[in-house]
Amino acid sequence: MSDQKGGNQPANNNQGKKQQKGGNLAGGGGTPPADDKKITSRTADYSQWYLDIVRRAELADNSDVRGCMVIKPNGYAIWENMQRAIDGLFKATGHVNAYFPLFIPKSFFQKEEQMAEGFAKECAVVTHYRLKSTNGKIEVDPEAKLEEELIVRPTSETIIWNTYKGWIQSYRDLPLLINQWCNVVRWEMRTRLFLRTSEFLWQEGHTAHATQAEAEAETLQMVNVYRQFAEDWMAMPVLVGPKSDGQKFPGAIYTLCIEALMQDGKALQAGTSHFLGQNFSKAFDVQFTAEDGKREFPWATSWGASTRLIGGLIMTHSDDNGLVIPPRLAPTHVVICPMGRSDEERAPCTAAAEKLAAAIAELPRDDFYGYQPLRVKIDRDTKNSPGHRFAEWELRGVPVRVEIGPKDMEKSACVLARRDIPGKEGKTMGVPLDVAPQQIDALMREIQKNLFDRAKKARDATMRTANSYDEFKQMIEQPGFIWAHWDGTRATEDKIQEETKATIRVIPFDGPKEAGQCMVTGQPSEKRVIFARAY
RNA sequence: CGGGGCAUAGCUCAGUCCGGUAGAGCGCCUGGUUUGGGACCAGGAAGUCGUCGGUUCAAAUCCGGCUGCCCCGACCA
Repeated sequence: MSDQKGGNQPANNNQGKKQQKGGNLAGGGGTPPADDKKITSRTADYSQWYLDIVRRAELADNSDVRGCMVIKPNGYAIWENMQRAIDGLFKATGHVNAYFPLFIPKSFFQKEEQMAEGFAKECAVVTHYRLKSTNGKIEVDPEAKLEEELIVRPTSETIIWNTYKGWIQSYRDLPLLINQWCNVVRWEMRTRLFLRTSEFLWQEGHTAHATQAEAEAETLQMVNVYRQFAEDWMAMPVLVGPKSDGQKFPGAIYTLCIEALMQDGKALQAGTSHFLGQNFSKAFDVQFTAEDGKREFPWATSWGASTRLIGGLIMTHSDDNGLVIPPRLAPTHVVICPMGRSDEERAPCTAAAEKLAAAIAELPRDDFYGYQPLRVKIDRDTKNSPGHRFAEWELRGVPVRVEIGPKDMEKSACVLARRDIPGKEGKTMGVPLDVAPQQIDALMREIQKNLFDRAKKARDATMRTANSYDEFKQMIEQPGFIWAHWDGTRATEDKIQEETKATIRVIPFDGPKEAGQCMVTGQPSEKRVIFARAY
């Protein structure tokens, strides 16, 4: 569909009152981009580059609430596309959505000890339920103290297992395969837009099974769902496998994860799937009667992925010209820019743009597009120069831009520009208008694949093998993933983290089976694990 | 929670040392000229200088309290 509102153009719409100062310019000390039309380059300052993209592509703002972000329409549209894809994968594996309360009574929290400990330091707590106005000043009414404090959910295992107690009586009630889309709060000391905020959006799946084997199969299945989403939609290669005990979820027997590598060589945990054993069913005394009539505790899993994925998306593909979004997640697939020096020159270009937009919307809807029509916009800006408009659409990461100017009209042709190859190098001139829709369709698939291949190549190029701790210490100063032997103990992991700031990111399933000795203690090790510095 | 920095127009900042009519660039609005890689001219709108108090004839500026935000560190999806 072409956009309804004419004259719509990539302009800043900074409304609102006082945004906090110095947000993207590193407080007082930072250096603003030399040319404020351009964003900071990745080599100059990677985290400033990231902030510039988030701000200039209008994905999100810092809000006036500490640690919390405002996700703007451009950013939220990406999240909606992510949700649609992930939710589809959940449904295809038999899961259903439900919703559980935001507030969790403190006593629930206490029931599972490890989890309570794991999250204790970052919980928001509701203590009162009323305000009162004294001399025009609003204050908490001390009379309205809650008998039992409520925790704002950092994750929902406790409230959900408390609920499951009422839902599970018989083996016939199992498996219970439930997911919820919601917000959670983890009171973070330091936040970064999308990557770590005090409140974030996510989904959390919570399943209950009659047997351990079934629950473990579910845990594995769901991490593979995340892998599929990361690779096929986000075009983001990931390593898959268990976390070390030191890195697992509090309350889990083990945690499986997908682990991605960002362009700056830091790792990002992008999704986790936990095998919870009977920890929660026992904590909440959930039992069912098995086929043989015996009372048993069900086996649990939980799994989650959050708006952090948007940060991962940005840091996997984007470049110094701005955001790059893989076609399958792009809020806008194609933008068509009619040009011309005068209304007379422009009119036929605009008409051709409209016709092309309609033709693109008629392309077959297949799985690649989630069975939706392609999302097409017409840029009717007449005020800004073409160069300005092109740069602005590149900044926003639209995968394909079509340019139609007077010279093209003479040949009934257009120019296709692909975002994964920025600037003039990514342009194909003289594409006949009547075959443009098919070419655009092909280009979408090619861009999607190219982004994945490119990201995988970049990641693989960082992968190294360390054979001694000294070697490791040197290697870790360079970005990327490092394979190394580790004795499997928490103590060694902690020591390595303390001395090098690197953590065990994942013990990949498909890593080479190669016995050796721990690089620190010399104890035997079955296989190498992946170390990196992480977000 | 420690260490540092900052708070003046929508954004980025100057002005603060040395008190005296509130500034610039970008953006925005209007008109005109433009338009194939971030155009130009002219005009215009826009700020209780974070907040409370003190000093002073006079405070963005000096002094004190408070608040908020950013960066670095510890902690973390």
